Amino acid sequence: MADITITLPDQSKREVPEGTTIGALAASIGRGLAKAAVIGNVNGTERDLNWVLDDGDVVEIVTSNSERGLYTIRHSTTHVMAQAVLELFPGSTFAIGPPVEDGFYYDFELPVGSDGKPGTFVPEDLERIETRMREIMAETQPFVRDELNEQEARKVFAGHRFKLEIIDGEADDPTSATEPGVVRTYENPPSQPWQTPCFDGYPGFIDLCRGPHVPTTKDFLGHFKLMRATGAYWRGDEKNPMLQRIYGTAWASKADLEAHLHRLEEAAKRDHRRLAVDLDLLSFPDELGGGLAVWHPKGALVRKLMEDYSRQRHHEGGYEFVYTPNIANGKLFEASGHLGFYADGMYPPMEMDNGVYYPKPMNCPGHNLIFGARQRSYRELPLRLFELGTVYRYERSGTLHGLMRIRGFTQDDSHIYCTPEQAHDEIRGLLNFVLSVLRAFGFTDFEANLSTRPAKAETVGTDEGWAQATDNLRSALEAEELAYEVDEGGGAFYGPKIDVKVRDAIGRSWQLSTIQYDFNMATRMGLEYIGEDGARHTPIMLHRALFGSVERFFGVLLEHYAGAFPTWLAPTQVRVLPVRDDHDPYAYEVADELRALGLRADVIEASEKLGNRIRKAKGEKIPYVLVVGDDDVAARTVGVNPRGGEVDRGVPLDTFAQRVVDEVDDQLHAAR
RNA sequence: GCCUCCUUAGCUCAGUCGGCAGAGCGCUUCCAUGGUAAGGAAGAGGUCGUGGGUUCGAUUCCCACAGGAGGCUCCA
Repeated sequence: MADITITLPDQSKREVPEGTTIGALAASIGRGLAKAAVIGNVNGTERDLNWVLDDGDVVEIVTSNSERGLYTIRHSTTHVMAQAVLELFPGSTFAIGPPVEDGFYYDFELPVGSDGKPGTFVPEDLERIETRMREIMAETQPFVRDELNEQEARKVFAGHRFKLEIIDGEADDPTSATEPGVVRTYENPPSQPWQTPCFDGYPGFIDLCRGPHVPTTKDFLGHFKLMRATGAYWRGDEKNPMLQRIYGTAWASKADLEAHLHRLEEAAKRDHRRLAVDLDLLSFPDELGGGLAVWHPKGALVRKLMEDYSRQRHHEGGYEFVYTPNIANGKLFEASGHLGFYADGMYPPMEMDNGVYYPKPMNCPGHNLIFGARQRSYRELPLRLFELGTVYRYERSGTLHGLMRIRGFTQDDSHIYCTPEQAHDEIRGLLNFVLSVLRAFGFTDFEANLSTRPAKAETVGTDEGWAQATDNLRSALEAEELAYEVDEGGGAFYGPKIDVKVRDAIGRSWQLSTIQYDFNMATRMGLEYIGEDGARHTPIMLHRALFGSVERFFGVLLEHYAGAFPTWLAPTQVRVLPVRDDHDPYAYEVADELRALGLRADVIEASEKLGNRIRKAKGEKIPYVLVVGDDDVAARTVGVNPRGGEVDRGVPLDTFAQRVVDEVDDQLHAAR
């Protein structure tokens, strides 16, 4: 048999017999590689291991510890789940089931029950499904690739209306092929035919799929867990039927699965809603209504520190401070376009006097009134108006989430009016400013979304206007070398935008800052300035929120630091503990001296044992616990027990105080 | 809003197969004055989310509603 030549990723060539599969190629390279091989990448296309190679192919072996290998494991696992569900719930059908971050899901529709509605999963169902999945895996069913023509495929999937929509091209499925005329499928032949087969001509499970997959249900699968069943609309549209989605997680090894479950536990521990209660920062009383928070003294103190810092930076950054009221006449929101494009997000109107008033959902209309209050010259531009403006937005009850998604919140909101020529540099400066302030709060890892024209803005502005604004944002991102992804159609109704996301201490991504380009609202509201040429011009308007919302930013900070705020933000920075009650006077003296330096210090008297008072202070995540006893009274020293550090006794009080003052100063200036 | 699950003391949670409501932490008082992560004792604290229904009797079973969690969608 003639040999063929294969090129490997390191450009080395390899001679193998004609008819060699990817799996055999891997085996010829090494036993370890053969064992780890999940799929192969042939000339840029991912293929099953039993794919037969051709002369001249460029082949990469994809292993289970690679991102694509893991993707394939999750993809194959979701097929096994679909098989288990279709078999265990006769009459059910399925929609799409792609791998997602950390796992996979599949959407199902269960048969109509006695109440006339499609059935739903209960938690015990997940256990049954999981058990059946493990049986299917033990059966070592091969994943059999095939291609059908459309007529055949329609017959096979006749009982599965969602699959027919995908075949017809009406619905997208990220894991199936979309070539017209050819329908790719993967079959898992069962060891025994199903009692109620639901695919014409097949004894068991088959799905629309472009693959590739692991060789059999036994290979690489098994390190998975079904997490939860939820509702999800078909094609994401609430006008469509609600399907039952099962989420699962799957990994290449048991250790990886356990590590993932452990990460979830760690994330739950730093949930801001839990920490907010534990640390007595804020609460969401039922009496107040959904999505509304009250700030307790400690939370309010941290918030005030954040806001003070923000004000200081904005002052230095050339912003002018303004205030606008919380409600406004509906005519204002008609002029701004909010009632036309954003009414769903607004609280209902209050009727009074000669008209209707709305709680403001955004600060821009108010700021525009300030710009328009008198004639403006180009010499004033860019004009940067800043307000910590509280807005109210009607969010549907199911979407509320602690501080992250809330109905009343405060934006550190700025509107910048500039000439078209200034826009590019101004956006760049804004991005730079935003990142600098975010760094001061301890974030170092940033990425961005560039969101383009949404469908709802079809009638707003011109194609050229949107394109130019989007290019302007794009070039600012590139100039600042900020990695970004394009979110097609994700823009606001008045223009495209950049959203800045940060990664927190455990790698989660949060959307915070937003910079929005608006070439529309100024026109709508008749804003003008007199240019150098003496003529009237419409300014470009930029919307910018840095924290995004003070509440969400606070929540993200709380989770980022797991409640252990850096010293400059900690509600209590130093706690002084007298060893015995005759040390109380000295303890108060220490606290007073620290307070005189602007530090936040308190004293807990010796009414409990020292060890317990230390334990409580640690639970409050206070940066410094000072213990003072006989030696300290005599020598004017303190015993320093820092958060996450070693105890240091006999430190002169002045030395300690200066150390903390310097630390706070460093934290505030390190990022500039 | 829709789907699934949940709701017992301030917090974390037991429990009652329908028969007087439990623990730990926290809180109050007393004792104890202890050099680096829980000293002791006593006490207060709950219409078992709300409203209906079934029942001799409902915190427990059924229904509705409210609130919460996780999703869908949306978003700062």
